[in-house]
Amino acid sequence: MSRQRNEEARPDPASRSTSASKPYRNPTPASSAAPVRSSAITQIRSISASCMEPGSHSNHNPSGCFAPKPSTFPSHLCFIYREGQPMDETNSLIEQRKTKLAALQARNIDPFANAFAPTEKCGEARENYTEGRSVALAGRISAHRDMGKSQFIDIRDQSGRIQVYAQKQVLGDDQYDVFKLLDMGDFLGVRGTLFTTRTGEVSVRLESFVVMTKALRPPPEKWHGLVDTETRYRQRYLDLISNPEVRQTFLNRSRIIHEIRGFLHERGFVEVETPMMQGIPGGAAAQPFVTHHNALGSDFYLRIALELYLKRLLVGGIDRVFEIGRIFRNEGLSRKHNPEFTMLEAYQAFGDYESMMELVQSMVCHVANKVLGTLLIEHKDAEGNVIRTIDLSPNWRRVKFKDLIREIGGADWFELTPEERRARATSLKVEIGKEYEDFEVTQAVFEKLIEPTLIQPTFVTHVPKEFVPLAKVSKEDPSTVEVFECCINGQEIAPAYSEQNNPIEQRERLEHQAGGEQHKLDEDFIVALEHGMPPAGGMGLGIDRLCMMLLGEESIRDVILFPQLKPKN
RNA sequence: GGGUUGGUAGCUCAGUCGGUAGAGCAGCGGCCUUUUAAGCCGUUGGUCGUGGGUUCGAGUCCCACCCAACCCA
Repeated sequence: MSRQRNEEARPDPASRSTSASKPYRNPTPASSAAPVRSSAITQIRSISASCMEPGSHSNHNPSGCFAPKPSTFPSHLCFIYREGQPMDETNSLIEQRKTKLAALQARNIDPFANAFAPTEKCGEARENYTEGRSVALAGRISAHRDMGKSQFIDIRDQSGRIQVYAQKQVLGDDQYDVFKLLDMGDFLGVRGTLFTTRTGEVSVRLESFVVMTKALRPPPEKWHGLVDTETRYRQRYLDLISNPEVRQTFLNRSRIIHEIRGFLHERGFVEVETPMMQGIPGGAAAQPFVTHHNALGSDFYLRIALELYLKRLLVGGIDRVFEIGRIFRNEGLSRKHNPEFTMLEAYQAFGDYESMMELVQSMVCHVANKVLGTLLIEHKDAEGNVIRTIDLSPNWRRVKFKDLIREIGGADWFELTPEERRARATSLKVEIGKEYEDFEVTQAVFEKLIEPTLIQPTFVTHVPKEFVPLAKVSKEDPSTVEVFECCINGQEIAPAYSEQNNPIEQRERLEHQAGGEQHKLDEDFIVALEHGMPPAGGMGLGIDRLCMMLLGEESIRDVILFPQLKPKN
């Protein structure tokens, strides 16, 4: 990875001047900075537009004082500053770029022009190389090599980069001067002809150009890229600009979701959108976020699941239905949890959890093949060593929940009294909260000791019914429900059920879950079930966790463009 | 919520025992018309996360707080 390369700092043989000898290092009171800054720009504009004679414009300078031109300034800008004003104003990288912006405007050049039609993308121009072919390309300046009377720049768009060769002799003195006002990060439209350099690099011999966006801030450093995690997350656009592998991750995420949609559409599923603001947040056990509707004068909750509305659509006759959308859970943040995340839920009438098993397995394999071209997923550490390989080849392992628990918790686990179970869990170093119900003790053992070990895709079936209030009871073992938890990469990524469609049983289970708080019971959903919901298989799939697994990211923040962070300040 | 590590120039990072704040890249000036991390010479740029404290003197030591990453809960 390029941003891990390092080099020895080169010793600087030249003697360093001390700060005391720096000529312009006189700090200014911040209060006086702003007005001076704007007047400086105004002056540049008016002066550059005329014959560049400072003396003839003394009326524009409130102080009436002129000082020698600072040596650090571009000679062709003829900059004036007030005597006694520090260099800080103009030494700021942003100020320098604003000055160049003003210089462009002074030449009647719009530095934010939008009149440019590229003939193709930068990457395409390289691929379809023909000597001497005329092209028009647009992109952001990503590298700059100044040779004096000629310059090389790289411009980059989403398709890739291409080198542009600008020669003073070809552009003419005036345009070449304008070209020298460009900076890394500016957007540029270029016209010219393709050629290859001595070293074989496909390049554009520049004939003319259009400044499309003058960037006022510099991009991150070209070689190490942007490393600071906080800046990478808070200013993801910089991360995307400077770290190609990050860009690729998010392009892949987009393709994963695209392929999921394609797969489901192919199987006759209809994509829908259901309310995010809900009066009663249902379909999962999680704390919701509260929001408020002013006109209605009532509070709403951001949805914690998609389930209850999609089932209403089953009642309504949409037999195969899915939604991919954001859900919100008011929980802590961690490597595996973001408060808003993306969920796929799909429901198939006349199916059951077995048909969902086939669906999940086929879908994940389809996506892996399409996006990655393989079913063998290698996860690497920062040094590039493979730390685990996930084999998605069908058919995935199936194992009963109770069997997994017995392996870890002892063959007699389910014969123990609740007190004994609690004690054994504690002896297995699983922390058990005092308020835990009996089934939660078992759940904790599963989550702490078993789930993290399920690296290879595994369907955990026959889950105790207390865990899942919305699924059908198993005929085989009435203490369990027809459910699977699909675990890959040590995480549960896809639960699926034979959905409960008996409104009477459903009401009992939901009432139990609501714990006597009637307002938490979604009566409207029960009414829908009472109208008759076809038997159905339903599944949910955490898109973020799927992306982590497929793309080998260890943190959910690396598959979410703008992960939730604490507000700064 | 607890623990560990980190926050120094636009970016990437040094900073020894408490004694004038450093480098590379970027920027700016100079040379250079096929370079590609271009090169060479010169040079600008600092609220050392924030606020207190100790001290003649704090980037460095102490305390509190903020933010982040990781681990734990």
